[in-house]
Amino acid sequence: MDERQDPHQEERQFLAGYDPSQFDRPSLAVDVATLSLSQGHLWALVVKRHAHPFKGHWALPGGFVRMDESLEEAAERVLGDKAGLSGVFLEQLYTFGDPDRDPRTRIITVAYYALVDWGRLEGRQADREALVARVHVPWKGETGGPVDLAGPGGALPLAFDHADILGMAVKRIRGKLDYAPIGFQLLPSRFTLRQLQEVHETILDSPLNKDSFRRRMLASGLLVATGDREQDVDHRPAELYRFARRSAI
Amino acid sequence: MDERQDPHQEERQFLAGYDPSQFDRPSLAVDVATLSLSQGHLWALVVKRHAHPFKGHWALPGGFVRMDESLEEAAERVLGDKAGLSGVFLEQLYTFGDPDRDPRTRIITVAYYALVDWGRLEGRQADREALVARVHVPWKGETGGPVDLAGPGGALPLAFDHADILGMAVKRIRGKLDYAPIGFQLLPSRFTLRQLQEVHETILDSPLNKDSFRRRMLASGLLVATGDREQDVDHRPAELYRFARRSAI
DNA sequence: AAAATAGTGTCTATGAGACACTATAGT
DNA sequence: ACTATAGTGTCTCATAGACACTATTTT
Repeated sequence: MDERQDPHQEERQFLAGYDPSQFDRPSLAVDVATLSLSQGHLWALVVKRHAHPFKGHWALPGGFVRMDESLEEAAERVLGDKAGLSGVFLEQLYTFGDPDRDPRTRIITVAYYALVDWGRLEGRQADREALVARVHVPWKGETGGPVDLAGPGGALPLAFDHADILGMAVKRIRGKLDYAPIGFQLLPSRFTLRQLQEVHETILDSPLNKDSFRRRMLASGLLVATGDREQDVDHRPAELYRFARRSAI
Repeated sequence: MDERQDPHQEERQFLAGYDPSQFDRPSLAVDVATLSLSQGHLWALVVKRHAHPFKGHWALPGGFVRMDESLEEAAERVLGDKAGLSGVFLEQLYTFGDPDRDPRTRIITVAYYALVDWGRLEGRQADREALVARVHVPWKGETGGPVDLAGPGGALPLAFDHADILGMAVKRIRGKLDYAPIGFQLLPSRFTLRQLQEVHETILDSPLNKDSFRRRMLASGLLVATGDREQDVDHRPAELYRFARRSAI
């Protein structure tokens, strides 16, 4: 609507003759930080690298972005191929692009984080290819920083800047916990209020007031009582709730 | 520490022979959504495109990422080259990577947002190359969506998915406003509490309680009274405050 | 003096934490 | 009956909003 009428013919010619290889370009990858929760601790899924660089180290599942897939599709594909997970909660985290973060060449990575119920990761600790390791977060509050991973035989050396990515993932879910339905993603479809509170306490790494937590959660409108109760516990069984799908909002 | 000792010789050979051009790769760009504030409205800085595609349309300042610069350095460079701005608050926003977001080829863009004092943009409205247009945000609350830009002669057609980028920038600063020192970036170095409240009200698009706002801001510890007062106003002059640099935290 | 905004003190409503109490399961 | 946890009712405390009031500038 401004300028003279666009000569579409000219634009078509330009597009047909466009050569994307005329510039040196960085490579683009995705990496996925998959977090889960068990025994009052956060766990992350890492896979063993079979190729250089960082051969033999542990890394987040990742891969190069293909020409015909979106970033989120790439993250889903990588999670399926390298970790056998599909249909999990997945959200973009941050894009890491320091020029020297990869010794091969310039590789920028769009990091995603995934949250999965512990039941879907169980057994992976024995697996020698995809390992679930406990995340130790050496900081409280907002200062941030990379995390340590505790493996079966001591600290795990992480490849690239993946410790930073994991640290930012933990920081992100801490920040979103009280205004986004994060905690539900780490539980099975039906859960008790006590379980949900333990999820929050583990993520925040601090104890929460039981009464206040119950009130907040029930008042949020995100929980639906199922009428059923938990089974096989050696005390009074608690009511099972499920997450009210956001369609109601 | 796991596996046999890494043969560094082998790794060096691998890195020397690595050919990044063996795969078809997307291109990588940065785009910067620069927001400012005046007369109770948000404004965004856009530049006119002289090349295809979207020739003649308005777009956010952007450019391809060079091999030797970080993403943030690329954003700073682009902002300096295309908009003549330097030293402004800049933060990564989101990475947009839909396969068809650019008609040329696959181009992923890492979007940044910048916040600048209105004083640094003044006069740009007359400029035919870099234009400062008013942002109309057609949504309240959290639903999000693209924005409209109001130019001197009506609505401005924005190139690519830049309306989505601007929409996400507005959503982001709304979300961060009450826990991050966002508002100060949109004001000159010394400002009154009333000015700061107007910044918050404009970003949130809703009126705020004066008393409560004063208390919150003064209790936050982020403000330092200068002892000076504003000049040339036709009523009682207010005290001028400055932003307490985060070094104190 | 009038007008306009800056800034203070106090009351009230709301929501979180603390605590006491009752309810219901297994042993 | 005893123990452990689920779940409820009530009090208190901290914080935001409402409102009344005083203070200080220009016209």
